[in-house]
Amino acid sequence: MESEDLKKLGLKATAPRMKILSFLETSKVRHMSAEEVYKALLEAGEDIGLATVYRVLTQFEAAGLVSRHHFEGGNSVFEIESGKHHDHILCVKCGRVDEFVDETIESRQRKIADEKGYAMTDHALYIYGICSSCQKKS
Amino acid sequence: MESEDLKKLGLKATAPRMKILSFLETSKVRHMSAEEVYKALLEAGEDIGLATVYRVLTQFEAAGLVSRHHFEGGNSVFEIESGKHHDHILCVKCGRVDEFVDETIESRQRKIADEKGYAMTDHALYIYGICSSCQKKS
DNA sequence: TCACTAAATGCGAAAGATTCTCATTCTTCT
DNA sequence: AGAAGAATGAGAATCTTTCGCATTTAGTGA
Ligand SMILES: [Mn+2]
Ligand SMILES: [Mn+2]
Ligand SMILES: [Zn+2]
Ligand SMILES: [Zn+2]
Repeated sequence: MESEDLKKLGLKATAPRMKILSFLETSKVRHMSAEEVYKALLEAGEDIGLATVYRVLTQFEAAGLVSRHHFEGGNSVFEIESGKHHDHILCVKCGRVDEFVDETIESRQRKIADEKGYAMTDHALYIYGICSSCQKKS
Repeated sequence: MESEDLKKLGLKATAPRMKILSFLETSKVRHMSAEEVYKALLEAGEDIGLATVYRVLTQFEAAGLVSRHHFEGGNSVFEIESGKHHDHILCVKCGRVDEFVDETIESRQRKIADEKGYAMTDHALYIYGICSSCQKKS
């Protein structure tokens, strides 16, 4: 019963929230815009408004259930929180997204924040390029 | 005569372009949104439309004269190209922006792209935190 | 210097993403 | 089951950026 999970976070276990959460947990695609989540739920026969999708994703973000990314291209992209921090490398041709962790980069970032006198709260690293399969095509 | 600079880039030396370019070159603030550039020019008595500011900044970006960043908060931020690649660390309280270069991070990024099979085209690294002066206030 | 042509500009309309408003519908608690 | 407050859905509103088009301007050659 995952409705308890939501309650622990101070969120009422409403149908839209449960549907969105379980959709994110089971989707094969990890990184999705609010619009994509909305459309996927529509096609699955769920009747949840776009505004609700935005609201719920924002609440989930505040609760630490999902994280939000600002990839190039304007709109926010969400993914269910895996617990492990990671950064992203994206294909500018096909939109493919891969994840990576690099402890050297992480510690360098902490060092830079320190040197500049900042108390670091967050960071975002996006590498853009052409993935191997798109390289073959061109 | 900087109008020659624009012509070399294949851009007609129009009044709006010259005004925007010299404003960017002389502004004490390095990182500005299109709206901010537009308003600053208005206050300086220049009569340039917002659409033109957007168009010109986009053209300057294509010509390599300015670079565009997507800091958190939705809108694009522009800065005049300094020639030296650098990344950014931003204060989430006051909006202050500092720049840095870290060759270790740069080479690690190239390595990651390589390992993942990507032909890297670009990358963006943003560190967010609270700057020293904002830390004192709270 | 003058005139021509293509390119650039300004304005308002339009588009895309996200948030807001508010009447209606649920959840939770008793 | 009933009450009170929170959440939802639909569309309006907002914000940023781009478009469309009539008008102006820069660049070129006579
Ligand atoms: Mn991810
Ligand atoms: Mn910069
Ligand atoms: Zn690709
Ligand atoms: Zn600050």
